[in-house]
This record gives sequence, structure tokens and C-alpha cells, in this order.
Amino acid sequence: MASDHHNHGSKSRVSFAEQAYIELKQQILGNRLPAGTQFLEQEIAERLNMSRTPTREAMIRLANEGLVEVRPRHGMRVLPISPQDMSEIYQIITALESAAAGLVAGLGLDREGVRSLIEAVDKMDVALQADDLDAWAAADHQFHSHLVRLTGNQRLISLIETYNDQGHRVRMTTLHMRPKPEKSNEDHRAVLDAILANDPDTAREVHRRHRETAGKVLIDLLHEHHLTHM
Amino acid sequence: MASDHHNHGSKSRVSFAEQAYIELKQQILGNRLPAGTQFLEQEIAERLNMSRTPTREAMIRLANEGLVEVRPRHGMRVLPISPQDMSEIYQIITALESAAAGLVAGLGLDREGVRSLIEAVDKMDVALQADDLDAWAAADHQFHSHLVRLTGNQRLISLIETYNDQGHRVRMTTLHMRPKPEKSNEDHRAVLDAILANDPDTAREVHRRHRETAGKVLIDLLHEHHLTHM
DNA sequence: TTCGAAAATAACGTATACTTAAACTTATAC
DNA sequence: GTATAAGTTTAAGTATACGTTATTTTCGAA
Repeated sequence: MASDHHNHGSKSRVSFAEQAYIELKQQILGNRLPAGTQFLEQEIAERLNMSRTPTREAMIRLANEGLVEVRPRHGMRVLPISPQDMSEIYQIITALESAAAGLVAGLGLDREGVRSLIEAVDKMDVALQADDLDAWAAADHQFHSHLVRLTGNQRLISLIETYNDQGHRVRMTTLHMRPKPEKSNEDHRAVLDAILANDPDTAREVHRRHRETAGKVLIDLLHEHHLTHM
Repeated sequence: MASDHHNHGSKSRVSFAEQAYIELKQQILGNRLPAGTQFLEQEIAERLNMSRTPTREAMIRLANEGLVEVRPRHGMRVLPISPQDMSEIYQIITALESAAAGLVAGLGLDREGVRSLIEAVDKMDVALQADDLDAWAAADHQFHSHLVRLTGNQRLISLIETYNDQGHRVRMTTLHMRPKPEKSNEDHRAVLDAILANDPDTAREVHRRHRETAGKVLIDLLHEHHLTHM
């Protein structure tokens, strides 16, 4: 049983339910619990060294986010992502992020205000030059993440995070199959320019097309490589 | 205690947790549990004639949707919606629905395919002529709801539903304070035309501006009428 | 062997019991 | 009278117990 129920020492205020949620989510996103795997409540509870109660609560949250499915007598199943799912997810990300770009462009920020974005695109260029795709992916994520945060819309921020998480597994596996993301870097600069020019329409439109294209590429790859479910 | 634990007669397959979720959500959206009200788990459980376990599970889902907040020793609190919250919510609805309009316009539907939308705008016109605002609101909802459903994107559908629910209380209370929604009917027709013309850019743009304006009106009303929290 | 019915199993939904610690009360010192 | 400390209460978090029922297995008949 949970080795440290009454947490000596550290003031760990994290409930078991929260721990379970975090742990399971990490394992799913990190592909340590691959799509399709099933576990009974009891089994998960044992894996996590706790009782079924907090386990169930974590499962409910994961199911709400669309990461798992809970079928009454078959336990919790990690949901595979079909090309169709990916398409749905990218339509949502596209809608939300392009809106975010427009909102940020309407804020009248100066170069200082968008420093995190400038740093991100710079890093993307460096990484691309160095052929370091992992660094590129990190910088890319930094750009998207900071762009959304600049809106200040908390709901928007957490929504986009949720849907980006969903695509994470797929993006990572396909990272090295994709053509060099030169166009992607151009797109980001264009969005950045539009934001600095205070031009929401352009920012929105450029970002929308950027995500739309990226989504298509990803979905085509899923089909081509017979990664029909992952 | 739950009068019908082993459900004789009817094949009621609805779990208590699900019942609790539905019941609480209806009471919140219907303003029977007004914003700001707090209840301890025990109290909710008693109100619903069940134990704390399914009650907690329902609360988790409601908290995930942003309808309530659960603070460790103060129970569940129905969240008030400030103008700031409303602004966040409308930014999201605007982003998602305008994307939906664009997607539907890309489907190449004919008049038969968008019949539900045509019926809805017709009803809106009739209701406006008859000065029946409640009927108008119902038709308006029908239009938005069917528009989104036509995309076939299940995730998008349920997301938009969630955020529309959040604005529901506010829209209803302000319904009779708003100017006659003549412009709104025009907007809907314009979106419909763009869909029939297979013009995603126009559909998206018109719908975006429509929701953007509606959102502004609503938020201004919240401020003016000192409905700063509801 | 195959099918179907009956029995056995066990997973889930729910209730309840237990534990911890936050919030409130009381008491005591200054 | 205020402030602090000790004691009390109680809500939430977790574990466990229990009943129901879906699933699986067993077993007999065709």
C-alpha cells in the first residue's frame, strides 16, 4: 500500500487521485502505455499502489479528456488514434490556435512583448540548420505554447494543451518521416510579423493555413505508413 | 437511500454517478442552483438520495467542464461567470464555430444537405416577425447546433456544446435586454449562402464576425447591468 | 463435436468505515 | 480584550465491504 500515506517530511499535498491522473497520463503520452492496452481497475490500482477509489477518479478525468475509454467490464483502454481522430483533433487545434494568433495580434505588443516568440523562432532556425529535429520540435512547441499563453485566455490555454497532448504521440513518431520543416519556420516568422504589425486577420489566416497543412501532412503519413491506429 | 437500487421493472441502465451528473448539470444550467451556492459532498449526496461515492464522481466531471469548483473543505461551489469569463468563453465559441462554418462550406452540400439550417433561419425570421424572442432563441440555437453537427467532427460537436452550455444562463437572462436581433438573422443567411456557394473563407469570416459581435454585446450588457457575476 | 443452459466467477457500482488534517472552539496567558 | 495554544469537530480522501450482473466456464444433450 502507498508507501507514504501520511507523507512524512515533504509537505506533499498531492492526493492519490491526482498522482494517479498525472502518472497515467504521462505513461500514456510517453507511449509506455501504448494505444490499445487494457487494464482492469484493480490492476491499475495495484500498479499504482492504491485502492480503486482514487484510481477510478483519475480514470474519469482521463476519459473526459479522450485519452482512454472505460467500458464497464473490460476496464480502461488506452484509445488508439486513427487518421480520422487525428483529423478531428487537428481541426480543433487549427481553429483554436489561429484564433489565438489573431487575438495576440490585436494586443498591440512590441518586440519585447513577444520576446518568447522571437526566441522560439530563432531556436527553430538554429535547430534546422544543425539538423537537430528534436531540438526543432522542442522550439516549435515553445512557439505554439507561448503564442497561446499570450492571449491570457486560461480556458483557451488549457483546451489547446489538451488537444496538443492528444497529437503528441503521433507527432513524435512521425517526426523523422516528415520533410525538413523549412516552410514551417517561414510560417512562424510570418505569424510573428503579422502580430508585430498588429494585423489580426493576417496572423489568423497564416496560422490557420500553417496548421491545416501540418495536419494534412501528418494524416497522410498515418495512412502511408499503415500507422492506421496508434 | 436510493429508492430503487436494483431497478425493478424498467431496465434503467443509468448509474447513480451518471444520474447525479445529469441532475446537477440541469439544475446549474437552469439556474436552480445559482452561481455562488455551495454544498458539501454529504449534502449533495443527501439531496440526490445516494452515497458520496457517485456524487464525487459527478462533481469531478462538472469541475472538469468548468461549471463548478471543488475546494477541499468547502464543498462544491457553482462558479459565477464574470464578464472576463464570458469573454474567454466567447473567444472559444467564436473560434470553434467559425471553423465549423468553414468546414461545412467545404463539404459541397446542396440545399437538401443543409435543410436543417434553412429551416432554422426560416424559423428565426418568423419568430422575429412575431416578436417571439423565446422562439427566436430556440431557432437560433437550432441553427448553431445543426451547423456544428454537419461537420461530423464529434470532438468539435461536444466541445462547442460544453461552452455553449456555459453561456446559456447569461444568454437567457439577457435575452430581453438585447436589441432586436435583425442583424443576427442576416448573418445566419449570409453564412448559409456562403455554405451553398462552397465558399469556406466567407463562411468562416462571416460567422466569426457574427459571434464576435454577439459576444461583445453580451459582455457589455453584463457590465452595464451590473451583472458582474452570475 | 457443437450448441445451449445453468452454474461459477469476478469486475464494477455503490455504500460504508476509517484516517487525517483543516477549521472552529475553548481556554489560558498576558 | 487580544493573542496564542490546546482541544474538538468534521469534511474530505482513501480503503474496504458488499450486492448485482456481465462474462466465462462447465456440463449435458443433440
